[in-house]
Amino acid sequence: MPSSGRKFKDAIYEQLGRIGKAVSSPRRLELLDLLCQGPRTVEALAAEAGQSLANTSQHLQVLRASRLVEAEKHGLFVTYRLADERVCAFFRDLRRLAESRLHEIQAVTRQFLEERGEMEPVDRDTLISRIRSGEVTLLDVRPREEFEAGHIPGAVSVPLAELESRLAALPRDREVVAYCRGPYCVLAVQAVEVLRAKGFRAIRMEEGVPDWRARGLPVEASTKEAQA
Amino acid sequence: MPSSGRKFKDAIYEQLGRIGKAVSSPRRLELLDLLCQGPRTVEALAAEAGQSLANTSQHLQVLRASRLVEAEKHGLFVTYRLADERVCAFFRDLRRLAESRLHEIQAVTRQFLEERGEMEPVDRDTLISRIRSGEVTLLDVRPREEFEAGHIPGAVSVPLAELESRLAALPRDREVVAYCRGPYCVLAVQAVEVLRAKGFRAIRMEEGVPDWRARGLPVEASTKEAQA
DNA sequence: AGAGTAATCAATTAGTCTGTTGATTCCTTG
DNA sequence: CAAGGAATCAACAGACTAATTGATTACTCT
Repeated sequence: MPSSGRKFKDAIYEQLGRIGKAVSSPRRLELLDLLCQGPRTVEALAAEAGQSLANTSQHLQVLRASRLVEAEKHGLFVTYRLADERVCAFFRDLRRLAESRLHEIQAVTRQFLEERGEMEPVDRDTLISRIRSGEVTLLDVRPREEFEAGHIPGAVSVPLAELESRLAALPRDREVVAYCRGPYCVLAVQAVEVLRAKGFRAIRMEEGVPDWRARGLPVEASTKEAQA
Repeated sequence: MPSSGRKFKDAIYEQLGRIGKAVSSPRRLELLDLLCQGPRTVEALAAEAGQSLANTSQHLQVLRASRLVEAEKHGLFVTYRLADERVCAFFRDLRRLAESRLHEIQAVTRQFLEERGEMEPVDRDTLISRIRSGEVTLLDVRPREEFEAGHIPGAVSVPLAELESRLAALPRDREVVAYCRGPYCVLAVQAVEVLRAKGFRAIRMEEGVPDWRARGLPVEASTKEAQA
């Protein structure tokens, strides 16, 4: 009787460990973070993460074996997506736990932002209400695909690569707020650098779409297919 | 500029990976689960988990390196505890994600319970309100230490080992509800088996103290020292 | 001081994980 | 049906991990 309990427990903790293993590799965490933005092909994920195709494919298979993501083949391409929105929620739980327990994260982030003069103290709630009231120009600087999979209502899609060429279309009399994937995505930081250099009043919002959604705020999608 | 972003991201995901690594081992998950019940010495944890002292000590050090737990030396004994109640919350998040994504967990659990005729459908909310109104006898069958670190108000501490010898003190005209550490702890299941064999009307509550607390319900501690 | 005990350390073994490379499969398109 | 590209597979080297064993440290108590 005590040993049959042991067998049961071993089986249970082994299962819990499957989830833990999935999120024990930095590469896989990066892939999961990307997938929180919406479905992507293996190729696109590999490019974003700066990894080889084969390696990315293997990591994605590990994630699939732990049932955190699902794959679907469309013609030549395989599209991976989160199996469930709870996976994204879990990723955020993990991220927040790491933020609260590992001061290294704050240290690394602070240093990164200081290096590019981005030490804004910005009150988040105020910023969010200004965005919702439409009194600022809101830029979504992620790749268009991700914008289409889900974005903040009122945002304009200006992928970072296109930013310089589209500056003329932006009103100069309003503050510009740029956002991207979330607090550890560098796109918005880079966008703000460009904008300020060109004379715009620009700030970055840390929150990405998953954070926005987690606050219970509305999210818009452009295509029928999108939204896991 | 793209590569400096890469360095930053690598550093961040490596940190997130520290949390993931900590929860990637079944043994460590079991230790974390135990620590959610309250602080324990290395020896006690090793005994509960059925592992060698040295191995347990090493796993605890891994958990400490990831800042999920803290250790404090008192005389000959080292007491480990969760570094933060958020760690327990995170463990529950992980457990719930595993439950929702890995049907193996339900399969294993169902089989285990069926083997001991424990296929009660019990409506949880009703059960909880009956417990709160005091119309059932509530037994906490965990080791006394854990009861003292925090228990459900109104519960009586009857560690499983003492159950047989204390049956006489239990009222026979009321239903008995037994609880232990949580849904994957076997103590309450075993207690119910004993109670039923002796003619009591007994059922098991899946929720443990952490689940109870997570519902926002009150928890009582017996000693000053307890409660991480 | 010396015995005794909780915990850790050190060293070892077997096993697992990561990332690379090159071959292979599967599908589309001309 | 052949060419070409997306993704996976297979095999490998190097690094890391888990559990065991025996030695060592750190503390208490007599």
